[in-house]
Amino acid sequence: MTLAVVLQVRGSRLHVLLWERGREPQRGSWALPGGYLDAGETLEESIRRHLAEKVDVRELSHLEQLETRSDPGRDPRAWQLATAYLGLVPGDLDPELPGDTAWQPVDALPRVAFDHGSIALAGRERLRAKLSYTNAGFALAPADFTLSELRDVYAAALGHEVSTTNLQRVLLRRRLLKPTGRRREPGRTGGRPAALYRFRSRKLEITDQFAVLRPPTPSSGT
Amino acid sequence: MTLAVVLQVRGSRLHVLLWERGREPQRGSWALPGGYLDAGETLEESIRRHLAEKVDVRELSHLEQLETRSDPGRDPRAWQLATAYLGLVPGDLDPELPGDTAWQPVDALPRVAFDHGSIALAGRERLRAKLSYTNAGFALAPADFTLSELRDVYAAALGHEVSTTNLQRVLLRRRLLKPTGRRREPGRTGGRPAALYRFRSRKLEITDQFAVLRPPTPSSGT
DNA sequence: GTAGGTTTACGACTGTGGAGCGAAAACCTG
DNA sequence: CAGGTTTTCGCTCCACAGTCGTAAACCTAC
Repeated sequence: MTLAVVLQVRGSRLHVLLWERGREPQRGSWALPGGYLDAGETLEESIRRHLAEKVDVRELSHLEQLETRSDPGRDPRAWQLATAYLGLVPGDLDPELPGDTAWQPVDALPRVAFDHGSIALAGRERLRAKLSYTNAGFALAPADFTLSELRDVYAAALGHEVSTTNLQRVLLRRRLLKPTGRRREPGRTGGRPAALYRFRSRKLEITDQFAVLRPPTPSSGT
Repeated sequence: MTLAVVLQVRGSRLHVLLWERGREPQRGSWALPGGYLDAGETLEESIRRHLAEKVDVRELSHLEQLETRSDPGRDPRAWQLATAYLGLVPGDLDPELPGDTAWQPVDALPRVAFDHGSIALAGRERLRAKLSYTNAGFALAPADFTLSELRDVYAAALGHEVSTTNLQRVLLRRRLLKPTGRRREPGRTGGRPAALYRFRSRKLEITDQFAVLRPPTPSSGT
């Protein structure tokens, strides 16, 4: 079967798409969306098909394979394999969800069914790693954004504070970011209007730089 | 089913373990070791069991999951999934191999069956990436080695020249390497006897540094 | 209109770590 | 003992990330 860890930054926290089980086993626990594979179907086709029941798949900005779990005890009903995918949704979208489905904060998950909790955390780790050496940020951010907004997206996904200055310099030097020339219309907050940027590419690309956006002061070696 | 990309550095080139198919389809083409999954079996147990038919599994210094392929056309006989693993063998071992099995250089593969060629290349890419930010080198190098020997291992795996000085400085600063205090006994080549080193740990560990051993001069920015 | 507050933008400084080079050390052979 | 070979180690250079402080551009309140 296939499962998906669909992540989105909502209100400065990273959330994962879960649905509440209405039947045994694990009734009342929350599970990752997914389901069984049809004959002749690609794994990616399968997870897209199952995801379509929970959320508009067209709003997925990125989808990649995570890993395949095979522990015999992972589902009490029967031994079955599950291939997990990582999906990302831009922060400015708010898809319609079925009644049993909701966004849950990844750092404070409710009771989760089977091994889906550890799969969700594995998805978060993959995202954090890719933010360091790819342009993965495009998949979490809106099309146009200010640097402050982008900093908040990165901070939510990475789980620590991020310096706006550093983020700008790093992403500009890697030529991942491009100024749009326009600015956020003033009058909202009362400060200087922020310039709007966008990602140069909205497909995942690997940078030849590996430097990571580190947490601010606390760590500095040894 | 499960497949394995087993890599070893032999004579300054990176090789992959393949066996020659004696039956149709694809008779005479070379294939990755692997086979079907037994009920209740873990994917890792499965690939270890199948690998045991080709090579002494105890000589594997590392094994990790790569990815699961599901293209309907990947095997002409039937639609089937294959989960690929990456295995590594230290360079000082020379396992007994069955008659149909051989080490083939990854950069000059013979005719390869199904999609096994692209899987083998995916394994090499994974290895190259992990050499940059983990201690994965331990899995390719002998237990004790000189810096020159280690440099040759890295050069073979990465596919480009590696500076001994840089390699030493990088690995020592990351505290991955540890001098044994002993040296290679003189009299073999006629130069200064080299100090012997070993990896501090022989389990895969992720470094918080991401800096890569880059190819020498050709690239330097922009 | 001016003062004070808020947010963004940008330049300067610092520190760390990787690349490259060359000299010295430690062995060999003739 | 001279010359060749390989290893080792110190040195400088530079790219890049982290930090800070100040200026710019907006707001509101008086």
